[in-house]
Amino acid sequence: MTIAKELLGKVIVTNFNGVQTAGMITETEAYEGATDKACHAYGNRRTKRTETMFYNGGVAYVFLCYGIHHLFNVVTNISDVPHAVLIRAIEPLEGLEQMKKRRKNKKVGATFSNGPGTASQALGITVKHDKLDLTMSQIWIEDRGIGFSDAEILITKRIGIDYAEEDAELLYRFVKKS
DNA sequence: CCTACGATCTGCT
DNA sequence: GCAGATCGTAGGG
Repeated sequence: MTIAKELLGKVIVTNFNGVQTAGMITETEAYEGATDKACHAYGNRRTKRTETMFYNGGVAYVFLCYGIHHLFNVVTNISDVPHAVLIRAIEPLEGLEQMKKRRKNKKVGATFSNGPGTASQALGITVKHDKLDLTMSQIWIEDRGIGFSDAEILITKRIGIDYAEEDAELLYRFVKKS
């Protein structure tokens, strides 16, 4: 939970086949595993897909949503505790040209990488990168000394999880004010 | 085995 | 503003 907040301002970097792209994290959501109805691993539901969340922290959890979008998460807790932080939005920093190609030449603007699907698409992350160790070669997170005070962070309910009943009200979403 | 549906985005009406 | 896209997974038969 606090990790989701701390991730704001961190820089996520991907390097596939020598092509490097990077973006600053501007929006995250926390998913508290077994006790969180919005989480895939609610009630310690452990399946092929959610298996990744039970890994030790520091791996990528990527899954397909609506058959189209690849959503990128960071596993944050110890082994067998399925907590994760969803990266909902980034601000492009490096590899703009490459990101534009991936986003089919969409011009950089408000909707360029401001959603879970578009952010991972811009960074070139797909389900192939599920279970990838974030300390290894292709994807990692850098601390470039950027951090935000509470005054610069907006805390709200999470998005798109209305089915989670009372847990849909939890204030687990952290957004950098623009 | 088979069916329903989702942590969403885009394009068109 | 809204419906369609599109497919892996979960859960029931």
